[in-house]
Amino acid sequence: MSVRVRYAPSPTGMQHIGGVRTALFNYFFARAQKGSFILRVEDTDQERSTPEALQDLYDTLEWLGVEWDEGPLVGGDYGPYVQSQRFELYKEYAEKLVADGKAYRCYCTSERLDALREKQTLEKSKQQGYDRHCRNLDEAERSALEQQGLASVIRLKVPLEGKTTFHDVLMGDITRRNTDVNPDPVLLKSDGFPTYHLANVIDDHLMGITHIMRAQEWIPSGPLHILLYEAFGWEPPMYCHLPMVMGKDGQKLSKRHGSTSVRDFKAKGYLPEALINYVSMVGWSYDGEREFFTKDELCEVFSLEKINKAPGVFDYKKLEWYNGMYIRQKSDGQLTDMLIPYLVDAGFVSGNPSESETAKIAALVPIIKERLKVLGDVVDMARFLFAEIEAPAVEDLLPKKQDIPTTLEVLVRVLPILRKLGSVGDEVLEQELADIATLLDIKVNGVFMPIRVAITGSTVSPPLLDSIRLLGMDTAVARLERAITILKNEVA
RNA sequence: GUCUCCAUCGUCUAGUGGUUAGGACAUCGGGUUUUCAUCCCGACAACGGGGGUUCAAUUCCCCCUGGAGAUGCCA
Repeated sequence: MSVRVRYAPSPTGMQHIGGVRTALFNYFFARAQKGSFILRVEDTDQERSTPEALQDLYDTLEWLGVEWDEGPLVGGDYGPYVQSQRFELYKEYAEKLVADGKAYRCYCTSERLDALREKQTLEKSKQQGYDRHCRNLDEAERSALEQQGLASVIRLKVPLEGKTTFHDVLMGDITRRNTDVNPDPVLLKSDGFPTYHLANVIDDHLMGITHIMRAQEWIPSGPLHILLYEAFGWEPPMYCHLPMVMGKDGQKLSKRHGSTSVRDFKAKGYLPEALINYVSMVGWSYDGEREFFTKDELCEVFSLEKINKAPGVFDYKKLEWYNGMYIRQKSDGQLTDMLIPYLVDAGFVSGNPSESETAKIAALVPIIKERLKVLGDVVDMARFLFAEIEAPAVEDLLPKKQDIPTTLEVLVRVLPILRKLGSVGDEVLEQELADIATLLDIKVNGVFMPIRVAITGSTVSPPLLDSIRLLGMDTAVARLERAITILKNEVA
């Protein structure tokens, strides 16, 4: 039988690292097994589901290059793939369970349930959760409540004794006493929508899902799902619970750990290749040595056995490292195209860059390429080229252990030399600049640094002569003269 | 509280009943270099604790501890 797996997110927020990791593992597994990868939208929470979140799901998967074989937008033989469009289906199956005596109607109000829960926590009651109040209503009581027109939900009759076991590919057998399973969870809500448990089981069965790969946070509801399969008389699929992705503090990764939405990573200038590669190495590894994989390679070599059981901490630093590596793999032309939007955003170039602007950026790319961790870094690195810089402070112009008069003399001597830029080779200029250092008995850095600060406004910049060339001689000279004036005022 | 899962350097991980416990990121040194970055070289750094089983346990079993997750008309 061919493998069928699914990624089934609920569109209640932006796609985040954890979700994407689950999507990726399902996708890789499907491809490696020559099976099908199905996308299903679990929008049964009418309160929290939003069109924006749904769009973000599509955008994210598209950006990552993850294509689904069946699902919304592409269709398939088991549709519809959006749960809100399967509304009637769940109702029928829930009713069937009631008719079979496997489930029952519950008329308890949320007020009563809230009070109950509060009381239980307060009393530290051994019994936590629903008290099965409506489970044993007799016909008379039931019809009386119906007469009142009370809204009802449908709850599963969880067996009062026995144990339920499910098998996990990674974890082995996991067993829970039925008394420890949720006491009669809601299957069908009062608005007629199914809960996750119901919809998930029905759809996985109807869609012929063979393997369920989902985060470990679902382990506790594994037995409950088995109970549901049993109630319907269906064969459960294989389970494979994926280790969770944690923040630095060891807690489930969330917004307070920084950006977690894929959309944020994209905006900052992370490459999909890097994100895919890094995220895949959290909770999975090939052999512990090899660490660079393209998406296609992962589609080849991915296997369940290599998945780790322990949760992993998301390391932003390592992602950055991967990203830098992938940036450096790009050709200058590709990188130029990728960088332009950031410069446009910063207001450095026009929305539709002119030929000269594009040429300037193209010349900039090779000298900043190996300095970029994320594409967005280009903004700070290129600022001196596209924007006015503040007049540098005196102390910034002075290299370590170098006084004002010396530095002033350096800059004065430098000016005529730099004017020759372009008419003589860079090596010649570099030699002449170094000669100044020898002459004044200072370090070479004592010559280069003040020029750098005068021209770029920073002690950190791309190589000096390249920077000046890009800036243009007029601006460079003006900035140098301004620095000279600043120093002169100090001496006077 | 109860239930379930997990446990190798700071982090991601490889690994085996007998290994100098390997790699990567990070960190720290050094080299290249006009700064930064890249690149190269090097260093630091781990089997949570206690019992077993065994000639031998990081590896197999049990307990403890620690961490996480679940306990909703959210998924």
